[in-house]
Amino acid sequence: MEFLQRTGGHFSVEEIYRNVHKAFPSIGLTTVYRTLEVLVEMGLVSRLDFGDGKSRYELSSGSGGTHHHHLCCTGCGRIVDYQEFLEEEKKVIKNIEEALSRKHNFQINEHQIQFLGLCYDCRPKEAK
Amino acid sequence: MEFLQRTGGHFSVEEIYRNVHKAFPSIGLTTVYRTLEVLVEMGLVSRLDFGDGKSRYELSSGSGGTHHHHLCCTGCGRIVDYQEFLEEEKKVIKNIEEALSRKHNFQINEHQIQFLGLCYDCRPKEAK
DNA sequence: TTACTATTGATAATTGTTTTCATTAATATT
DNA sequence: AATATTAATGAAAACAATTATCAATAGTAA
Ligand SMILES: [Mn+2]
Ligand SMILES: [Mn+2]
Ligand SMILES: [Zn+2]
Ligand SMILES: [Zn+2]
Repeated sequence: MEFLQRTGGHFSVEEIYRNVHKAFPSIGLTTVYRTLEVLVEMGLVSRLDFGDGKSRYELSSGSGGTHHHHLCCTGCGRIVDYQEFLEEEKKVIKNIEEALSRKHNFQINEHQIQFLGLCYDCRPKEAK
Repeated sequence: MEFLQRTGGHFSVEEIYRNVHKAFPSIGLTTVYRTLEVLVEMGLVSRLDFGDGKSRYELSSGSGGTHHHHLCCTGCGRIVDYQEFLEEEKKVIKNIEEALSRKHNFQINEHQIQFLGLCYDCRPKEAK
């Protein structure tokens, strides 16, 4: 938790392990997996998937993180957090959640929104 | 493609393989992986991730599929497509895309929106 | 026909994650 | 304190989805 709080990033288990292990060399990879699982269950951490084959974790809004969405570069994997348009989004999302909830008899707990594209560096020259 | 068109569902590679292999027993799993990769590149098929550890594929809107978003049950994995509120969503999404694009210098190609929750069957009794 | 190239599928290798299990730490009970 | 009981831990093995390898085959050009 301290590592996620300090860095505020999106990290793979391996990355988290390496970092935590540096400070507490007795801690093993399995414990990192197990602990993350619990933290996600508790709602303190969010598991994310950006399509690179490994889960990533970040501080959830339930534990000091900001509620935000993601902009992902499919070229290099760069992730940009954004929350600027949340106000505008919020209303619509709320509406949709309620309507979907009613219509499909779902209890909606969470949503994930991500925009995929190419960052400036990854764009081909002629598209710049 | 024919299988995805006919069924309109979200299938894992294994599921697609089993089905295609029934009709064309000479086709191997590797070819299914390779072909899906190409189809995704071509924009005819979308790769989705619902967090169950395997990629799923569906017909993309670029090839006859409807543009829609997803409602996912974290209990049983059930997926509901919805598009009812796209009109309302569309405007906001368009705005956000433009603003993000400008601000972060991204070329946005795609977005994914999913709501996570529990379907009626998976909800605990007292929450019904 | 023949030479060359591209595609295929079986198999092996890789990789993120989960399971297993013996060891250790923590807690409860004498 | 001493002992029994239970829970937490990490190393190693097992697992599962995906990717790489490679010999065989199909397709194309000469
Ligand atoms: Mn984030
Ligand atoms: Mn769908
Ligand atoms: Zn990039
Ligand atoms: Zn369900």
